[in-house]
Amino acid sequence: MAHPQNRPGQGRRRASHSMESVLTETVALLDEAGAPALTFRALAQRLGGGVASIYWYVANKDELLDLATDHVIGSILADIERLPDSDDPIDDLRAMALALFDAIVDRPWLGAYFMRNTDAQSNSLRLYERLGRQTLRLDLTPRQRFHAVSAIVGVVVGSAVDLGQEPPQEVLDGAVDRDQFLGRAAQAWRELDPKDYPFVHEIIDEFDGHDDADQFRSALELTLAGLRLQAGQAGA
Amino acid sequence: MAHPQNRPGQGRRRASHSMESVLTETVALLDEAGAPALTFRALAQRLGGGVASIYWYVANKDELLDLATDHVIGSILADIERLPDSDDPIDDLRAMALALFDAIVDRPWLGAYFMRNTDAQSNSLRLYERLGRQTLRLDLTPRQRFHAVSAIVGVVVGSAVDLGQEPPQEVLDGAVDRDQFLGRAAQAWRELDPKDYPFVHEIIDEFDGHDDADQFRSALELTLAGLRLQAGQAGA
DNA sequence: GCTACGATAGAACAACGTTCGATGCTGTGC
DNA sequence: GCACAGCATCGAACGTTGTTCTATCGTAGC
Repeated sequence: MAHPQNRPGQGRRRASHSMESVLTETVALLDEAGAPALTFRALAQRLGGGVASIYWYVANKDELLDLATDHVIGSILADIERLPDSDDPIDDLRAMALALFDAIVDRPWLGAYFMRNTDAQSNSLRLYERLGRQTLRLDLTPRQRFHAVSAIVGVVVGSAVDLGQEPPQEVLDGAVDRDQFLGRAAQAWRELDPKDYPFVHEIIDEFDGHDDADQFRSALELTLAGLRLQAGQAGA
Repeated sequence: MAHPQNRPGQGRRRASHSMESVLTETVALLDEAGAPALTFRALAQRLGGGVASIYWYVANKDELLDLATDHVIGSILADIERLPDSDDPIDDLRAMALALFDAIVDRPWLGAYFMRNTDAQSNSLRLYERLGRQTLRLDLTPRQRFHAVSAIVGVVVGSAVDLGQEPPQEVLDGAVDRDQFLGRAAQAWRELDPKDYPFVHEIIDEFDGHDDADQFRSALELTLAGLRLQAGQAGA
């Protein structure tokens, strides 16, 4: 697909890319500075080329994001395919979901684009297949299997969206870090009237200094417990 | 907060708005044509005023979206507060989650901005409180309560994100409707090798012509079943 | 009537995605 | 060796967006 082999040296004027390098630099840009930093001009500068050149590889920005997303999902998929099957398909589902979540923690921008377009994202489909295959080992109807995988993906996406929120400017500036920011929100909650907000006060200490991973694991555990019940399995 | 009472008549040149009218028209614009249609120029035209005037009411577009989101969540909250408490807190949680989901089906753009910023979105916090209050009726630790509400909100958001995806251009044009579009994707899946994609083939008929509401209800049911188990309740 | 200020608006700015047209590079047929 | 074709590149320009600047209008209080 991409003919021009990279010959970097010799102080050339014209840059020569490849689909691979475009996607690699796109992901690097997203990793380093988040989604708003991904502009065609910034990407072109990184690639040492012109803006319009990128359009030779992708039709538009949506496609660029789809391909970049699929690119990293490819490596996540490789990790997941490396996981060995255990006796318990639900344990395997948990392990896969956790691997997925960990990858999104490393790349918060993924949350927004994850599983957006299964046409351009063939690795997403492979991942979906891989998750679903575990449900084939459970005693369920096809419809239940379909819904089970949707539910698990939904839990991951639901948590990922939380993580993917662009933090306010003051956090990006480094003036305050994420914990301080959340702590400040917690403080505002504490000042609410306990009569009007009994639940908020009940959980305020849990919210303050909470761990996103714990939160995700708990949500996942509820879904998996429900699934285990549905499959008529007694317990682990 | 907003002094100028609307006196619409008399062929005036200068428009006079109010926070209320700005948010109402913002929501109307979002409802009619989705998030990409919301521009300051389009909004100003609807309001019969100038672009810069909007900046007297909101600091920037993010705040406009936060306030508009909170505005509609206010009416959702009113619906939810109207729901009577039953014997079973989990039944009540289900009813509230379903009401929430229905509202997002009507306004797919909500999914993207839902519960983004609890500072500017005071109704979101009230909604969160309302959900959590049901968990106070269950035998759980504060941490479990916190995670339970997060999980339920996560399921809603996870499903909402699916719904909130801007459909491809051909669907917006009306050339093909959403069912046809999904049916075409299903057809592509059918052509995959069943050896490589056993799960996809297992559930392809379920996917084709599936109902989003069913999908959401199933995911919610798994979480609620897990929660019931955790609370040590025998069953409904 | 004058003034202070709440509220409005047009014009301009910078940044973005995208398109256009021209230009360079490289392998192929003679 | 040379022209040609087409792949790949790039600078400049276009239209649209969020946002800011500055000037202006209208009304409440002296």
